[in-house]
Amino acid sequence: MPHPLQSEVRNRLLKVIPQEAFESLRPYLELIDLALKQSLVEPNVPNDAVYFLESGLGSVVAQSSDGETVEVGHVGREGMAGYHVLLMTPTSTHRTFMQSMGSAFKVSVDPFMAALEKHPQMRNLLLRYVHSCEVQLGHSALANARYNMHERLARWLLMCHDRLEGDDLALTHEFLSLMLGVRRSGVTEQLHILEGLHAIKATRGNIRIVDRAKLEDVAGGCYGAPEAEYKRLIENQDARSIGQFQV
Amino acid sequence: MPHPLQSEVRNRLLKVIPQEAFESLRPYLELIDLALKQSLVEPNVPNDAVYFLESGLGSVVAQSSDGETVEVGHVGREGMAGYHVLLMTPTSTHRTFMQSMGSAFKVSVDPFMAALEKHPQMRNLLLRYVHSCEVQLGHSALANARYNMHERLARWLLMCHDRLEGDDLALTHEFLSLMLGVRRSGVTEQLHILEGLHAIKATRGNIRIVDRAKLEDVAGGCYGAPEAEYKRLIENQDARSIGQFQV
DNA sequence: GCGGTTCTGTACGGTTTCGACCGTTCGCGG
DNA sequence: CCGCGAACGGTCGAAACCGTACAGAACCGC
Repeated sequence: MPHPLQSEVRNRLLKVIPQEAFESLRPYLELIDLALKQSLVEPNVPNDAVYFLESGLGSVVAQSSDGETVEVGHVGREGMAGYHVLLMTPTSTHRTFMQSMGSAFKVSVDPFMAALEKHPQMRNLLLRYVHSCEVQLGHSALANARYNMHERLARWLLMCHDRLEGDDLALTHEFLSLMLGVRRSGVTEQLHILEGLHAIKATRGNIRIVDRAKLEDVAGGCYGAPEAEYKRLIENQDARSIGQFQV
Repeated sequence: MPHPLQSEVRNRLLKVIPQEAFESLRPYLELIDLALKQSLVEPNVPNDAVYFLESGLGSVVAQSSDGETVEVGHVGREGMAGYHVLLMTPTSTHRTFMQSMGSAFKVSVDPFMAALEKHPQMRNLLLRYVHSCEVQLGHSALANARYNMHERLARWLLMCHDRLEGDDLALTHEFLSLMLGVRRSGVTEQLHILEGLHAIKATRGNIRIVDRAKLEDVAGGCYGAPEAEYKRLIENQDARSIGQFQV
């Protein structure tokens, strides 16, 4: 699928951009596989392409000068990786890598920037996506400051579940602990509790979401705000109003 | 100063935008006083203006549906409040209010958006500012996840100090605890420790920064990355390269 | 089916931070 | 100069979480 039709793509951003914008991007859309742990954006390295995910899941990670890291954002097929080029910088301090393998339409930066220039409606829509990512970042900060591990864990599982097909998440406790910035065996304990509630079913290297409603219950106010903002700004758009400045 | 000259403004963003962009904004710049606790952006309420701070300090706060809050960003005269309109949404979920009184050039949204349209270089520069705010948000999340209270407190004091003139910060322990999302008496204890190091001098309702280097020492890797990104993207700009997409 | 590797379960002691208090001190308005 | 509300200093037990360690279980390649 080197030159996909807009109706064939699954990425939600590509799906909602105006048709003529999609057409001008189309010759540059290159469908590629993304391996587990593959890096899409390296910190402080100019990236030569942006990625509209079709499947799989990416993590955005912040890193401090003394080596501490934590995940601050998720990217699935609702979004794109490398959006900092929309903010006119070829580099970011955040790393983006594949947490769960998948595929994406890769677009080189040059034609991408040219298409933005040519299609303000697309540009504006993508900027709105950037805003929803801002909200996500803010709520990651809030979650880390004010919620306990089990609430953050539930939030994290929900965010994965939102972005992947099926109810199985291929994750190890170790990986989860890195993402949440907590101790590995703490994750093990909390997963047992969630399993006790019959919200999830954990096996080696896998977590199955059994009862999403229960997870949302556990997460409480920790989950939801960025998702609502995404819906408001991206999904609740009819053809006329795409990329307009409006409520 | 209803129609200031560019050389007279102190806001760093207004200072570095191209002259012709400034001129087109100039008739709409209204210098206003900002009272303590005055709100500049209410969550989920369209704001009718953006604010280029000339003095004072604003806080950006994230709030969850069950009422938990924490500060996720700072705005001083290096920045602007209400930048989400650049991302094509008239509302944000974050609140912005004055933590320390001051003044700002207020610009109504309509002429502001028109000026953006007309002056892509200004738009691009401001988008780069948005990126530096993203980094700030990410590092707030990182700080809350991976650093202890004393490191976060030092970071917070440094960020205030960066944005205000003089070495005195008019803050109560109670306010600090709200911003950091910790217990009030915990702040008291940590301030005593910082005072023991002769890094600060605390009096009722006031904290004086005595030894900035010591504070940076305490903050460690918790502080610095967003500030470096701001310098890279906003300050290290010569007249030719303003708003260009480059390293 | 064997050996190595990765992942998970569990334990222990220690640190950080919390929540809820209460008493003291400060400084302003009357 | 007195009274009162706001701000500060400090305490107690409890909860959350950490670092470290180790053993068993599941999986992988050969």
